[in-house]
Amino acid sequence: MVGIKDVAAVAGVSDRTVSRVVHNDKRVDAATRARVSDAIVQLGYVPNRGALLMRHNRSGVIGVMTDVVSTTPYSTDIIRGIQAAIEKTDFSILTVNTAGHPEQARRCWRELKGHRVDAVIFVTMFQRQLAPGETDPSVKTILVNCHPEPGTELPHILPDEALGMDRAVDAAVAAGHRKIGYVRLNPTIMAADIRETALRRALARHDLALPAKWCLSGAEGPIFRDKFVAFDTVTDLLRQPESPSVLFCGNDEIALQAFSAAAGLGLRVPSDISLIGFDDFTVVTEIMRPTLSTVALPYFDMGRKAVELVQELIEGPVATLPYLTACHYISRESLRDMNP
Amino acid sequence: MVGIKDVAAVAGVSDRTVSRVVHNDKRVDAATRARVSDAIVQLGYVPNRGALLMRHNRSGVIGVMTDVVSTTPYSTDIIRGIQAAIEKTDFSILTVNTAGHPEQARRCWRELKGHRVDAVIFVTMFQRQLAPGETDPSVKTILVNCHPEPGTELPHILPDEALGMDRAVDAAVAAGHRKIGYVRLNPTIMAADIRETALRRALARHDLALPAKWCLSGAEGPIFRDKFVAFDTVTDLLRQPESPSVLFCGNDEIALQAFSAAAGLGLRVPSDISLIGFDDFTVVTEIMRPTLSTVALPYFDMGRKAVELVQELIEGPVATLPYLTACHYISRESLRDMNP
DNA sequence: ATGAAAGCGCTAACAC
DNA sequence: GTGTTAGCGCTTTCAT
Repeated sequence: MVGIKDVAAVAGVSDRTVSRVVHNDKRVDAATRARVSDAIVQLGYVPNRGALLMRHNRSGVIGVMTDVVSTTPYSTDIIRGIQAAIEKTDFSILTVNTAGHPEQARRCWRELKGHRVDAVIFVTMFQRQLAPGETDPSVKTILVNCHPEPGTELPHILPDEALGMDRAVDAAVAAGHRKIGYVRLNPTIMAADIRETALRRALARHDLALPAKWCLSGAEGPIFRDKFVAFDTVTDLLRQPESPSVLFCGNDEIALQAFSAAAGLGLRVPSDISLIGFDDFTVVTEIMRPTLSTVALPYFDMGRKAVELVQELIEGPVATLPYLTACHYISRESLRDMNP
Repeated sequence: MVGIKDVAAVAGVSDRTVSRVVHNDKRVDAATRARVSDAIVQLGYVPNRGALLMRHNRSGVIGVMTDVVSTTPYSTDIIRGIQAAIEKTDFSILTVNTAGHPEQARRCWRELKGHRVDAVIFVTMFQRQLAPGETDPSVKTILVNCHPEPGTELPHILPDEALGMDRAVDAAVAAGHRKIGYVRLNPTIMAADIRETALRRALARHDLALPAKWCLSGAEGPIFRDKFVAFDTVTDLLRQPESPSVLFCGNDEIALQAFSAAAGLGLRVPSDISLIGFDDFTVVTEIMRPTLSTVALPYFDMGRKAVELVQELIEGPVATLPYLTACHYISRESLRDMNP
């Protein structure tokens, strides 16, 4: 690899002068600067970050640590948001994966520390609380989609799912719906509780309730080996003499199964039954017909926010708050307007 | 950050001895080794990769360059495959994104060179040929999902889509299907041509043909702003007095639209019409009911293969071939067995 | 405006 | 079995 001395030799100056040109130091003659710049371009010189790291103890690298290489591409938009934002900075991204194993997590921290990352963005697939030892107190860290481990304070970025649910319920009620059902997420994941509670609160605000018989299971089983049962439970429900006019679904996959269940019975969405999803997984929501009204998880924004916070954190301390990111209701075709 | 000298001081030895312990050099007394190891753990010492890079001109970092931060998570499994494989090595991954812009691509190469990456894995979202200047001849590179730019030879990893199509057609014919239709991909993407040609060849092998009236458009418009029209075209087709018994779809999204079209007409899959997708986008294929029979793109395997090749490439030259990765037909519920 | 020397963290080569 | 010296690519400090 070509180094600063090669450039210096070609330009006929000292290495120090090349360094000055590279860093736009004013105190260098215009003619010299031109000669050096030419040499840099000609040789394709790029400063060695390893050497820079040794000089000023800043690597210019941010570690991105994820917990699971999941088989489903749920929260990859967080990564996309991070990448999109990082491109506008001078930082680079080193990605590591804990695979959910504490031991692997320790290896990851070692790897990141070896590269002397300036800070770490820790991203989890599903919203959850971190276990002791998952983070490293010696490294500046921003959490995304998760809560700090007990006894620890760390800035963390979360989706405001309750807000999103409020908006979805408002939309359904405004469209004239009063008979409301829900197809739950797998209870083993944290979002299951968050969303169901949010739905009940939002309904209560409109003096509406969720009848037990219209609150169905959508997915079951151990995490990552869970089975979707929404097709079966919704099929049963839709065979009853009386059923809800709209079905809120724990996520878009459950909504797709609900749609399949309706189709299997020869029913139409939304004329026979309305559907509202959650997540805004666009490969489902924008492609199925009718398109699916849903609550979008602001993953991309959360990734961007993480980059913003991480830069502040590198400069100095940052408040160790939960930073809530708004969830928006996306109105599409699967919610019928019941108003006359 | 704690350095090798801090460890040496605590252990009461020279820095060189610490280095020997870190690298498992045999020529060090057991007692000394124990003392040094203790000091390392106690201080949480991790060797500085920047310093290592300067010593042996090997960064232990592999650059992963992608072209597009797409809004759809298509080929992210390639990245997952890369990550899963890299974890078993001593390499780290630095990710950069060209966003499809040649200028941004040049910035990315600079960034990777600055970190003195040992090699680069260049991944494209859609199969395509690279444009001049997208790669950098001074950096060892493996291509994934794309072909080298004209006049350049580079090892590249591709999915064997023709093989996958053969297998899908074999399955459909074995299930007794003779009336076969096709819903095309957006013709602006390379896979559109590859898949349609592969389908026609595979059918010809069984003395079957694809009637023009059963060959529909599935998506149209400029790339990344394309519109899916499969819902409309399939709806039209299914209203005809005679229609195919099975519809091959350019990808799983198109298949989801075909399913929606059938549902909209009150038809059942697969009893009224069979469907075969492409890609194996599991959020669709495993969730919709019936589950979708499809051809899986071996993205995960391709990522793994890339890591294997990149390691060989770092050691020495690698044949600049296209490395084809097999596509498998995934049999699920959407193909009806027509045999008596 | 430019250069020389010293040192960042680490190890190869050579002592002892 | 262990320590010393020198130098990797670069910048800081101090000359010139």
